[in-house]
Amino acid sequence: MLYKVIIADDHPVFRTGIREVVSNIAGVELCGEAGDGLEAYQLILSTLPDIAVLDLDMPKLTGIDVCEKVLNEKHNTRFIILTMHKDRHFFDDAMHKGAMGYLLKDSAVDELVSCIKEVGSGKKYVSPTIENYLTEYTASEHFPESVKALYNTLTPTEKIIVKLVSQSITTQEIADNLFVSKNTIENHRANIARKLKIEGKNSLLKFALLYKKLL
Amino acid sequence: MLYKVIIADDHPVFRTGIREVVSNIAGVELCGEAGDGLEAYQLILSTLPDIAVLDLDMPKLTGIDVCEKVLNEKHNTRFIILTMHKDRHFFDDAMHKGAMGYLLKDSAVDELVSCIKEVGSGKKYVSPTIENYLTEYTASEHFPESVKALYNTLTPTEKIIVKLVSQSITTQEIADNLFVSKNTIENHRANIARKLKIEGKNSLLKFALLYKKLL
DNA sequence: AACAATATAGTGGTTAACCACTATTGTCCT
DNA sequence: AGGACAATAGTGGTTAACCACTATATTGTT
Repeated sequence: MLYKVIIADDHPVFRTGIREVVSNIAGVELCGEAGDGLEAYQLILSTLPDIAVLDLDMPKLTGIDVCEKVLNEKHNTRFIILTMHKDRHFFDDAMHKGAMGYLLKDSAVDELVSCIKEVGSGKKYVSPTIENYLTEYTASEHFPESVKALYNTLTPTEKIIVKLVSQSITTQEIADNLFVSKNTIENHRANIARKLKIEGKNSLLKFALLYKKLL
Repeated sequence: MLYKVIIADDHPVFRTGIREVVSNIAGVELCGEAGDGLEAYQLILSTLPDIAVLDLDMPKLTGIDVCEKVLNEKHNTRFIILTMHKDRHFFDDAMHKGAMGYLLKDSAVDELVSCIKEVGSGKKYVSPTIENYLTEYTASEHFPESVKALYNTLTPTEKIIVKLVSQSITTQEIADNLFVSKNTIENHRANIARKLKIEGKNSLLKFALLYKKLL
């Protein structure tokens, strides 16, 4: 059994490290690399790997975003999330969105190898050291409950779009990257605006920038 | 000329990446690795390398601590500090303590190579992208010096306009409120954009929202 | 007197976002 | 089988922001 694996991390040197480790595992074929979340998403669609090893914090889309979106589309790729966050919130979020592996970035090389093998054979794998580091989730600061409630009525696709808007990515670019029509994204934007009860030019951009850190 | 280099990082996978990059540079001999600051210090004393590539955040001693301590003892090793910190304070501290190279962890592989070559030949090397990252980091909390300098080249009228833009007031509304023509405000906006070195649709809005609290 | 900076105002054009619709497909739930 | 929802895609139109110019009056400085 040969597993197709792709990796994604926005830190080139760290990605070199992952590449070195992954490509030396027997039974694994490294079939692609990405430097941000959108690239990773496209790479997964085009190569349909068995396993995707994704950094959590990447530009444009997080590893968890990518995981969620791909699994939503009923693909069979299994996800391993790498992160330096010792925050329980991220761990819970990743597992809830369907990740099969969760590793801290200071994990040993052997752990990454074990994780890929375990996840490859269909099992879940969580860094043994993670329990020690899990701390209370203290994040969601200035997200007013009312706004939060509205935001949570958005569908996964709509949330992705808000996120991309917050990174100054235009409707056309979003459309290109998600392989859908510009009209579709405009439709989503209109639905989002309606749900969030906002109106006027750039109102979605303003919302997205305002709550950027909390999305 | 063959440079002896040691590397130190507490993240095994990242260290694998550094090892891969460093050991493939012609004229460089990788002669040791360490996983924390104390190990790095001992390794430097025992191998007396030409260059030490040190992570800033390591257990026991930081990369800067090691740099300071070794240089205090009049050794000839030159130091390159790797970090994910986008905070000017760390950069200033490292340079003050005698580091010859300073690289962000999301630098390209080529940058690490250039850095080692430059530092090897006695020059200093600072990541060209570091200014951008300093700007990005300080966005929410502080007013980066570089941006502040640009902002202060604006005339009083221009500053007023930036402020009004940050409050979601349109060009037409600003014109009405200041009893001047819409064209005048558009002209001011163009001048502001030029002075702040920004371009593209909504870029002024984005700038204004980003620095809203500090204007 | 010459110059630079500032504020004013204009023309003419491009583009991205938004608005208001309609419409089809597929899934999930009852 | 029917209904709700989600995602897809389209047409046609409006508007705000931006871009690239030119131009004039005022003020302050060298």
